[in-house]
This record gives sequence, C-alpha cells and structure tokens, in this order.
Amino acid sequence: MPELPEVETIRQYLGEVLPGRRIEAVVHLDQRLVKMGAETGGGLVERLTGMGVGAIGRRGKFLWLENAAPGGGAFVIHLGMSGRLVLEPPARPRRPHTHLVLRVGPEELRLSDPRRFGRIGWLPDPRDLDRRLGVEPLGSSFTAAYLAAAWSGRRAPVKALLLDQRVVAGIGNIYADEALYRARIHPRTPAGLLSPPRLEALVRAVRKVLRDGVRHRGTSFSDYVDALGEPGHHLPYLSVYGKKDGRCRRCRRALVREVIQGRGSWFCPRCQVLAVHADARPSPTSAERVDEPRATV
DNA sequence: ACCACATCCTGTTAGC
DNA sequence: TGCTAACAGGATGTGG
Repeated sequence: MPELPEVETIRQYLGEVLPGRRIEAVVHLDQRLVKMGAETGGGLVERLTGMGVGAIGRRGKFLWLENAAPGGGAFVIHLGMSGRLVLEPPARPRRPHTHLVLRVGPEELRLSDPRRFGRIGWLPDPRDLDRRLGVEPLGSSFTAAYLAAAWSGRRAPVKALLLDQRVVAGIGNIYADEALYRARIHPRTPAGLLSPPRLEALVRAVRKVLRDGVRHRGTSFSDYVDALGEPGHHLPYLSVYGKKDGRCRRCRRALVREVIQGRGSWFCPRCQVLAVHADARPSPTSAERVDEPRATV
C-alpha cells in the first residue's frame, strides 16, 4: 500500500524528469477514477491535454503535477492501496486495470489500480488539501505537544488515530504498526491516555520508520513499485507488519495480529504495553500496564 | 464531537 | 484437488 515513503519515492523521481515536459495527449482515461475536484462528471481530459508540467508535489499520500502556467492548478493523484504510477515507454504492454495513460514526451505516465481505491482529479490549488489533512509527520509541526493537543480526551485506540489523516497525514497501516512497535505502545491504548514521554517516543518512532522507508525507496509488500517500476527495499526492515508466525526481535515472544477498528494490527503482546499516563494507571497490580516497558529477556 | 462500522473493489488466500 | 467464500485496506459516509 503506498504510504508516505512510497509516494515520496515516486514524487522524487517524477520531480527529476517531468518538470518542463508537456502532457501531449491523454491516451486513456477511465472516468470512474475521477473522484476529486469539479471534473467528476467530465472535463479532466481538457484540463490535462497540453498542460505544461511544473513542480511535482506531495502532501500526505497525495501526489500532484502542477500546471506550469501561472495560477494553473494541479492534477492530483491518490494511489489508494493497489495503485501504481509508472513512467515507461509506450511500446511496453500496459498492465491490466490501467485507468490513465498520459503521453509526456517520449514516455507515458500510466496509472493502474486493480482495486480502484485510488482517486484522481483537478484541483485549482493543491493547498486545498490542507483543509482535510493534518500535519506532515516529517515536518517540524509534528511534535508530542501537537499530538497531546490533538488527542486530548480521545478514547479511540492510538492505532486508529495514527491512521486518521486529518491529524497526521501520510501514515498507513504498515508504518503505523512499525512505529507503535518501535515506541513499545500497545495499539489499543486509548490515544488520550498516552503520557508525554510515550507521545515523545511515538513521534520519534514515526519519524524514524518513515525516514527509513524513504531511504529504502518504500516497502513492497504486495503491489507497490516506484515510478520506474522497481520495488522498494524496505520490506526486510519491517519488525512486525505481516510477520505471520513471526517473533518479536526484542523478546522472542510470538507476534500477534488483531483487528482494531477494521484494520489488521501486528504487534508484540509483551513489549507493547498499554502505555497510559501515570495518573490514569488502572492499578499497580496489573503488571502489563506500566508506563515504561519492563526490561526484556 | 466522537467512535465504530459499512462501503467501494478485485486479486489472493483460507477452508471445506 | 478444486471450488467458493472470506479477507485485505484508504478514505469516506452513516448511524449510534
């Protein structure tokens, strides 16, 4: 599933090669993928045809090609969970479920998405996305204090709120589980009960796993490839996500998977504790509920 | 406001 | 072995 590191990897490559080119033709467009902006009923082809490509932007998991013309708007793409955006020669066979093909210079920019959870559209100003997206987790606004304020009084599991793009934009299921493992926080912990030190650990963990993901050009768990069609290299670095029959690399306990608010959640039931604030601790008798994890092994 | 769950969709996997 | 049913999840919408 393309999350921030995967989308950023795609952005970086497209940003190297696309600016200055022109969209010469919309070779193919499946209107069903147009779910954003005013052109859901039609008109995107006219917007795109002849567009000079400016900067390539990203916000959370959204990616866009800016129109180089002044005040020209932007073509926005979200890859959903099975979307691929690849720049390749026109002669190369198209993958099944290719819903968009743009001729840009000698190549085609192709979007394929079997599950069609992805979405595309035209936005007059990509900053409109700010209205529905929270802070960038790799930006300076993502702090423990910010999370404390955003999650104050919230009883929902921290796992669920990490996925809420209106608070923090770009974290998906894989990196959420990896960050919670790294911060030693049980995914069911009510978000509003996390102590400041735990929030600080979580912020650092989120930054770490996302940075590593970007450094490794993304995690290719199922569908993801970059804009060159190459898989990312981060999969071997995952600690918990998708580790069927896996063991915690810290304490050797068997990892577990539970469904939390409809999402599969992988974690170590020993290292990841219900890390609540000291004054919210239920009782000293429940050994699992301590503010800091016990020493392992 | 908040929380949990249904919805979309199809390739893959689990189970009979 | 071969079929069918359940599962996976990002964002959004609905109902409590």
